[in-house]
Amino acid sequence: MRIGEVAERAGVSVRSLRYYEQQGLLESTRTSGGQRRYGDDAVSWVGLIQQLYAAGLSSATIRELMPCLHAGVSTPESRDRLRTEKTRLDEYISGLERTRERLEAMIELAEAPNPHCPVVLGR
Amino acid sequence: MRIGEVAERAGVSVRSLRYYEQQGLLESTRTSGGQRRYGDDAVSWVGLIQQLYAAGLSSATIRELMPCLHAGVSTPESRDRLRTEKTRLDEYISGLERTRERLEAMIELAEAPNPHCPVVLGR
DNA sequence: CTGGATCCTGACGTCGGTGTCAGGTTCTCG
DNA sequence: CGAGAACCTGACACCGACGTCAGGATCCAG
Repeated sequence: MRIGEVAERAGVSVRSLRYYEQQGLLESTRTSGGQRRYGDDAVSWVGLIQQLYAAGLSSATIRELMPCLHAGVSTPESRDRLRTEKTRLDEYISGLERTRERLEAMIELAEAPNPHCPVVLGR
Repeated sequence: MRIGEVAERAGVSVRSLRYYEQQGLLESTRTSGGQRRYGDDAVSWVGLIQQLYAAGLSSATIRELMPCLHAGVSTPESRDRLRTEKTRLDEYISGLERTRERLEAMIELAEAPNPHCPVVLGR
């Protein structure tokens, strides 16, 4: 598959795919002329990368995990990394859920006829 | 309260407080010499701002909501904004929860003795 | 074999929240 | 009143994922 097709199917830009490769997150073979060719699983890999980005992992962290993800090679370090990131994500989600509750409270107050809105006290 | 004290209590930098004011998110009075003075509720406001930042709202969005949050003045627009942001946050949290499940699956695979780890297929 | 579509590298730009530095003013305590 | 701590504005730097442009090479259908 050529890079443009991967980009379209995965819903990302060509630029991003080159960036992922530069960061060591995505592999490709090259034609004799130097153009990238991808296997069918590339689209799924890109999806995973995007998902991990969205969860706040950095390129460097994802790269450290790639051997584990890619070949099932897990070291004590990679397992630690995984657990650390999961813990971080857990806490992050918890915080967001508190924010969501707060947003809900704000909506209720905003929709109530009562004009008093001491949002800031509800810390 | 002086700016340094607010910063310390709220756990943010002085720079950030000045930035929030520049963005119209945080009010202060000024001494005759031009230094900022804050009320006791400033710390709570900063907490709210940080929380909304963490939930992915931009300065501009938070600013639009300030009249509602601050004085309980809610317009149809601000209610729309609130609902839009809550919906966005809901979807974002849902995505993160899927990522969390995936991370959990990855951890299980990494800790299993079975070296086969087709993470990417579990899309 | 050719021309238009696609791809290549390298480089600089962007955005948003914040760090940091310079050079100067204000506050507060003894 | 003096000195040191705290504050002021303005400006530039940074990070990370990606946009965008230039100038050129490659690919493939006809």
